Amino acid sequence: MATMQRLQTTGLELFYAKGYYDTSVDDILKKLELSKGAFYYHFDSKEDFFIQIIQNLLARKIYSTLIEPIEGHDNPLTLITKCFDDAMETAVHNELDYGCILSNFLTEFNGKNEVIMRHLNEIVTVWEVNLVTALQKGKFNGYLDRHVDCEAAATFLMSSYFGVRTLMTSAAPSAKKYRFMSQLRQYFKSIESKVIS
Amino acid sequence: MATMQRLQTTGLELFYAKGYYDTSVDDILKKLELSKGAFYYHFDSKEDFFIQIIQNLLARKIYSTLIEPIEGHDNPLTLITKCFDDAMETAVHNELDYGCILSNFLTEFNGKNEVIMRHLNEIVTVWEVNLVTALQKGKFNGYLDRHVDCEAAATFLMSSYFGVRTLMTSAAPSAKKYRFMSQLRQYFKSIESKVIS
DNA sequence: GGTAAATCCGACCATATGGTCTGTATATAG
DNA sequence: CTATATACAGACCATATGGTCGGATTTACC
Repeated sequence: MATMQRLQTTGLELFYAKGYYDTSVDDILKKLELSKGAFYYHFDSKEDFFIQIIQNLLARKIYSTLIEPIEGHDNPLTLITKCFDDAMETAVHNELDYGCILSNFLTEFNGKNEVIMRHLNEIVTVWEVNLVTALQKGKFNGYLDRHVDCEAAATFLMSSYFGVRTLMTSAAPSAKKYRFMSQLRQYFKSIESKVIS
Repeated sequence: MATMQRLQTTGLELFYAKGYYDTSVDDILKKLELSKGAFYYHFDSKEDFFIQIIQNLLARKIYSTLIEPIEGHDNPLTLITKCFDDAMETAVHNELDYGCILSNFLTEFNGKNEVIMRHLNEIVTVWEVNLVTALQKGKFNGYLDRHVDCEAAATFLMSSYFGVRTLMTSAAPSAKKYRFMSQLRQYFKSIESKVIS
């Protein structure tokens, strides 16, 4: 793999595990047995490096795990349930889970780096838009009750997912997942179509 | 106010705003016009300093905003609704909101500092226990449906609150709050007692 | 093979950080 | 009045960090 790719991949790994500010460029270079010269040949600065990681790796990761799985013409509540379940199951099986990567970075950069925040918020917006669209389509197709506020539901879903991923890192991730999913289904039952088919 | 108190208060402010690792001891001392001598006379290290802040300030803050308001014999769903509403309203009116302070620190220290994580998780546990207790009492008093899994509901509530506070920092906090609260009520309606009184 | 561009090395620099240590002013007690 | 503990000042230190720079090495191309 090309050096630039390796740097970004390892960079994301370490930034996710230790945070941006607590991960030095040297940490990344040491792990890859590369030198300062290699890094600053490919990237202007640590910030530039991270922004490229966001666009090249993080955005795709979020898309493939949280957005793409909910696209389709099936019941969005079913799709979202499976999507969250899968994402959380991956986290459970991960030896060292550090929570939702997007949520973590949002927390870390909030109020500290506006440029990076803009890039992160863009991903959040994409996720939100896709969730709202999926829910609206579901409403149109008769899966959701016609009184459901899709924007509100999307906000609620994003919130709960961000939060549970944070909570899962503390203790008993598997139990947390199970409990969360049971109440998510409870919530979904309350917004699904009331028409007896 | 005594120097030790001022250090802790200002320390928490800055740690909350900029994060623990991105806030230097000098930052705090500069803001208070104090010297290194003053700091290391009162505290053994930066870590010891932070742990004392957790116990003296953070724990009380969480207790007064998230735990104490839900104690009582009224409908816990009503109490929790008002509690979350108040907490989020405070955040909305706060010029610079950085999310839920407890959630932020959990994210920052996860996988990095086990000692601090233990202290933070203790606070989380206290919150969880109180939530579960309040819900169980509510079930006993006929406010909640008797099939409700109170542990699961507590996990769901904590998750959603952590998450929405993170989301609120990104954009349109007031709208996010409104949307979140509407769906929280929706969820609560689905777990409240079905008995027609 | 020669040349030039691309890629990488690693010494070096300015600055920042957590922490130490000596000194000093004030207060309190005998 | 003296002595001792408290409370703070600030110079100092070892280390770490982001970033620079001249040079070496490899690759691509004619």
